[in-house]
Amino acid sequence: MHAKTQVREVDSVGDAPDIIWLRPERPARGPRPAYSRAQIVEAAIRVADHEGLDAASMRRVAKEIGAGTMSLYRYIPRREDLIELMVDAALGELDLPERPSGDWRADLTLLAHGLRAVSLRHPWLTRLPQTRRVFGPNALRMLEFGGGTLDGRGLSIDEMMTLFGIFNGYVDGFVRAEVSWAEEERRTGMDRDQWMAYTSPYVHQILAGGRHPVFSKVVIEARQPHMDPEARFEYGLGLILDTIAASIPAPSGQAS
Amino acid sequence: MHAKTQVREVDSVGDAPDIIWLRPERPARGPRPAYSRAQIVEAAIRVADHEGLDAASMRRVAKEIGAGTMSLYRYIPRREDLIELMVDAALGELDLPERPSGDWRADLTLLAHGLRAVSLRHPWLTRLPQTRRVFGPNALRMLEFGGGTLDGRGLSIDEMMTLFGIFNGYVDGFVRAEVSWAEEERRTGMDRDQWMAYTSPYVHQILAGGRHPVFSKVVIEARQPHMDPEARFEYGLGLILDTIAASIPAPSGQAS
DNA sequence: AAGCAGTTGCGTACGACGTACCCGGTATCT
DNA sequence: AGATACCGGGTACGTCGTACGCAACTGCTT
Repeated sequence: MHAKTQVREVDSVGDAPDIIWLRPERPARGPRPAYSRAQIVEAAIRVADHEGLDAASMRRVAKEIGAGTMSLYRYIPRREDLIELMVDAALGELDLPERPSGDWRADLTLLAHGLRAVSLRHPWLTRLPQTRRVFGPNALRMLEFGGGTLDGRGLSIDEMMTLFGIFNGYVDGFVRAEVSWAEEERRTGMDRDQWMAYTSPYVHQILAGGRHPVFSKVVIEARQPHMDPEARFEYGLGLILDTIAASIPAPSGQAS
Repeated sequence: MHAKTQVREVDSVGDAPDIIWLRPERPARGPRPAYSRAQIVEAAIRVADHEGLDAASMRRVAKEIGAGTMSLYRYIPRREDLIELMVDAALGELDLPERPSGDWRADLTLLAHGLRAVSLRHPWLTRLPQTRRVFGPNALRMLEFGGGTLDGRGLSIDEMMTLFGIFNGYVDGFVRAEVSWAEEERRTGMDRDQWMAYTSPYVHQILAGGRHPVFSKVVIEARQPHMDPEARFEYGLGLILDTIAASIPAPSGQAS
């Protein structure tokens, strides 16, 4: 991120990758570790849930479990890896059946609601700068379940991944918007009403200009009671699933 | 983000908000400023484009324009605001007509390609943790254009914003995936092939387990030549636009 | 013309951050 | 018993955002 952040060099193709999922948790020899990865990750998630991802610093997490700062590095070599573990642990909360049921629409609806629930519990999830990520076991499980719903229906892998990407993008985008109010309130100490009051001089200047009809509509509408988030989520999700339905070749005769 | 990051208190409803878009650029009295916001933002964008958003620190940007670090704070009170200005400046590169043409499908296609082009030029855009954001002039312009394509077609504002959100989510999600390879290469010094080699022990372990058919398909397929990004983008965009089309009530008689 | 209030550029300093390096202690293997 | 490999963690470095204060300068008021 910042600070030193020097990057490991890749010397040759053959050297052992330092991937957290390949690093054994317990050593073959030597003294027994005093802490566990699970314990560390749990503490980090607890802090991040309550005080934001930035608060879950290496120092803070170490303190949380009663360890010295640098001891943490015996378990998790980089903060990046801590975050990776946190993400996968959060995805582990998804309550999914072993395999898709065959009713892809029901399965994706289940997955969507599961993802939304997890993200609401762990708002920092939607705020991660997503990178080239190594899939952990629970991310894999989700991919298999989600991708599996569309597998074997005559779609190419490109099409499947595009559709799954659209699905994920919708869920993520929706939840991100939903979560951002609570997150920003925690971050800035301003709740929604205070924020409205704070920005109102600017907003009114825009409204007074009269050249932003869409913005005006949004603002005016935002002051009125909305469809509740559940219903809005469901509405958009229905559209996305319809899109997917239209892309799946019909099994027997007629095409869509 | 981190460090001190103490948050301004909101004392009362009435105190003047410190919103960058309301802060006048030039003072009424006193010596004339030596630099300009535009110059600062341009330097910040240049650095972020080449070395990533983190490299565009206050110190670095100040050095870039030949100013002392703290001088920057006379122009831009917080780094958060610098980023806000950068985003809006980038959106300013969107080449959009004054108002939608009436052909919403053509207009949204234009907007989608514009957004993709801008994001490819400024990869840090897709990597921003999005927050409760104050819309700058160019963000407003985009909102008006994009929202305007769907306005007056019998949709509620909730529906319009859901559809526009789906549209934005798709474009953003696609470009994010597209850009992440280049960004990660800059960040880690590993190109795509090196990354593949680096992770291959882990990937092979998963493949060998034989319990991840979807992942296996993706990996195997990823080694073969793909549809080019343009075509994939266009394919998904078509689906999204179809979704929107299906949601727009028919103007005369029959419904969708 | 003189004074003063407001604004400039900017140096210093503080408290956070990630983490490299090093050390003394401990558990296991030979 | 000695060697080996790993443990916990203290110290230190370079980075960050930014609060504070100060001298110089500008433009308005008298």
